Amino acid sequence: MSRPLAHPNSEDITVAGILHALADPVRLAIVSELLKAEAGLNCTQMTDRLEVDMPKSTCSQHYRILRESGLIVSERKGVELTSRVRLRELETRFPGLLQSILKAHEQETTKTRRRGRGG
Amino acid sequence: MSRPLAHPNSEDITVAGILHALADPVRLAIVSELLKAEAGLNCTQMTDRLEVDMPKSTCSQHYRILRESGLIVSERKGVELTSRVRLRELETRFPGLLQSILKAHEQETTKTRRRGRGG
DNA sequence: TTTAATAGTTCATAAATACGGTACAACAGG
DNA sequence: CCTGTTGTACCGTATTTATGAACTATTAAA
Repeated sequence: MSRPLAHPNSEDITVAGILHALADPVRLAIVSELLKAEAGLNCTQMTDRLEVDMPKSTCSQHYRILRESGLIVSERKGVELTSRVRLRELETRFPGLLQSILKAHEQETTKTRRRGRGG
Repeated sequence: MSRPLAHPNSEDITVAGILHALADPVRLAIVSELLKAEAGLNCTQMTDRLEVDMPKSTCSQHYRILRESGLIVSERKGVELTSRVRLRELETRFPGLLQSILKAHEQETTKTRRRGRGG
């Protein structure tokens, strides 16, 4: 698979697709992490960062859903597949959407952390 | 048996829950319609407005998911169950979130309907 | 080239979830 | 009581999701 990774065009990105992709807590966390790492992260790095016991196949599926929803773009770098958020395109297509969702997620995370998840 | 319709407290509303609820096109449309009707709408009215052939049980299920996610509040009025969006609470809990999602939804809907401009 | 190691995808299957039909409950009017 | 209206509960079917095993793709070493 040298490259046929399916990335939708900006115009084909849908709200429902984005919401569905981000409706999963793990995927929401993935996108949140990706935003902190501008260089992008591959599955292995992501699994490590999230500190969850996630099988490779599951991470791959999550990435695929995020990719097909148009949220991330994946690029092969040697053996690895580095992904990052399609920030500019998303902002152009649906201004403020991703920002609001991630902001809300951070709020939520912050509140949760205060009760014993010091990390 | 008047069941005490389960409404989560503001603090228990989650981003993932909201996104999951709104990830369904029908539910997104329902919320969009509810926002236009401040007095609230019951299932029958909603089915009529959306002009979709939706069974009662399906509409009821959609309402339940929206209710349990904290997006709407349902109130008994005789035989009917009128629901409306928990606008203020949602705005307090996750400022701008619902607004952005609905705005994106409107953009998408508008774009789909026409191809350039006009009305 | 072969062999090994690393990173990720695809397949098969089981579990979870959603949709919609049917039966039923709650209320209003008679 | 009965009848009509509105919504819910339950269940069968269909779709979706999670994940281990096997497979592909790339790099390195010999």
